Amino acid sequence: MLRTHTCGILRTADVGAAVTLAGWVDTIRDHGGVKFLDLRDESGITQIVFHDDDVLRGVTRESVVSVRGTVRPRDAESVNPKHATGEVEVFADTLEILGPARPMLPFEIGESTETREEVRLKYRYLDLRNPKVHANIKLRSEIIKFLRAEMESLGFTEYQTPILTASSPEGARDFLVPSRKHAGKFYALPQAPQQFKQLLMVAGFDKYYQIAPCFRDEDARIDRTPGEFYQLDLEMAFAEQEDVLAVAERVISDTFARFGGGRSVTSAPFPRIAFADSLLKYGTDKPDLRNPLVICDLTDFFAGVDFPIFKGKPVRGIVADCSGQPRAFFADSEKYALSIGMAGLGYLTLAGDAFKGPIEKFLSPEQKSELLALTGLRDGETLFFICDASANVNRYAGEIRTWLGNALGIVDESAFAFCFVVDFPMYERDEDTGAIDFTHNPFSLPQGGLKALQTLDPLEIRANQYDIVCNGIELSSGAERNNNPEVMKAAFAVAGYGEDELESRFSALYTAFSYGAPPSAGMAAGVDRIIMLLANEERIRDVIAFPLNSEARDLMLGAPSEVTELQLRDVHVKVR
RNA sequence: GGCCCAGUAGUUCAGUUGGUUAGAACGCCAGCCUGUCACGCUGGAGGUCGACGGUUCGAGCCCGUUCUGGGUCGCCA
Repeated sequence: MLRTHTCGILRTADVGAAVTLAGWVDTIRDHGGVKFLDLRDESGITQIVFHDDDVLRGVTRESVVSVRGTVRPRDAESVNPKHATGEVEVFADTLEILGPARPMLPFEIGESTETREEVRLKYRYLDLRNPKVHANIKLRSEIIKFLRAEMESLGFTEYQTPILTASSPEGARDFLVPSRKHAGKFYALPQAPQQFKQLLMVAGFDKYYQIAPCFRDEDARIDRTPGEFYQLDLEMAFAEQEDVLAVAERVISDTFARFGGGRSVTSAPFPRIAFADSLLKYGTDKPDLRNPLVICDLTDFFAGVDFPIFKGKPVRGIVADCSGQPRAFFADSEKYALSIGMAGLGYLTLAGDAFKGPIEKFLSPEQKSELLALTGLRDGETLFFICDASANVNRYAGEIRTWLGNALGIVDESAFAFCFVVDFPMYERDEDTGAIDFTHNPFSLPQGGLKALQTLDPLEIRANQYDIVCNGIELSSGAERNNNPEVMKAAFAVAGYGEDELESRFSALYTAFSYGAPPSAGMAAGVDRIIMLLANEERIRDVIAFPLNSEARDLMLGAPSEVTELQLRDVHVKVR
């Protein structure tokens, strides 16, 4: 038998038992006449004692060994409270090396997270021995298991959809797979199972979900893996926005309560924030609600103030309690404003019933009391002014809000703050070409349906489309689907696509919808990001067993790699 | 594709104004040690300073090119 027990399980109740343990050599402490070996596996560490001088000769750290011996109690003063097995040790009879390790490791296992990522990823199997890194991957598995159980308990069924599929003209760059049997033709890896899940709805499957691999050939970010990632993808027939949000609230809050390590979780119902309100109040469509600061609109107010710098431009205000801050705080805030491209950062402080600040002299007494009413500014608080072109003002206000929240230390780091951002615009204007195009998903249902498409300014049309945001990170997005071919035609027409184009680009879906499609709604949540938040990691690669690096390379296996001339000929590909 | 940052021992880093033989810690090797638990002590090995080119009497250090890695903008319906 290779082992009778794992390395984390022996207790005083086992004293006297003859045991065989197997695992990795964590450390060896050689005291001459007595030697200690910490044996490690996934379950923990057990101390092994040797009195024989020769048994450990040639045994290196991180080798895999099997040890036979007897469980002994430890003296009170030699108990090690750091390990669950610390009250006992194994007095060894024999040791067998099952898998020797080279004497020089590329890095210390326990310090692998301090090692540069290039080396970690090249020897990822060693990095993953680090209990901290190991725990993240185990946590990932636990979370995914939990998500599946939640979805099943809500009546959803998991279905697989193809990995080799057709290239889609919309969205991100596709990963292409050349066909051997069809010269010059290519499969694509799915960017998302979007079309398939809607086709499952047409096929009468009522509640679909999938822990779905998605592939997009786009560049990495610290919270975005290049190449591939997983989504908790779901779709419900005969469902509207609120039905999906109810499922999301349930699954997300259960998951974060279960794995959040005691951090507070927004209780359902999560706040619903309209896209336009979010831009105004938080300066972004991904608001971090841990930050209590809120932006207000002072554009109309300053239209009536004889202050040339703000006159006729959009102005935002943020009230923050900066009392007790040193003078350098305000200098730093201005420095930050300049560093992000703002022309400056004005502010007024209310002291008693007097305003202090350079803008004060431009305000009449009536305007001052109007400003108090508008902003809720109270004694001792400071009102910051953000003014810029309309293309920038919200973003700048959002960045100042974030800076103030962090600098004042008023962001609740122990919270998971959720909200739904709803009412996304259906269309946007391309800054370069001036053309109208879909903001997000072309299959979303426009609010107001056909009539809105025919009568409203396209930029005014909103979609029943929604995001889940947690701590300023977009966790998922979803929408009510447009299941009506006539409305679909009209929606594509607004973006300048003719019926022929719709039919050629999304032929299957368009045709399927003409054979009886139920109304449906769904969403897709980023599994890797959920795990990243719950594991309290800043980098998404820390919650993936074998991630590609930021340049989309696999440093361990060497992907992408060159292939043989024969392989290329098989798939009819010629490399330039 | 643009921009920013980094690259010195196996690892993490220091290296002054350009000046003798490039250092430290951990790891590794050898020796000593019967109760440690990140054991301790003594000694030792280990370097194409990412690469190429340039400036200079002299380059780890200055300049140029390039490679690798990290971040970011673009991109991510």
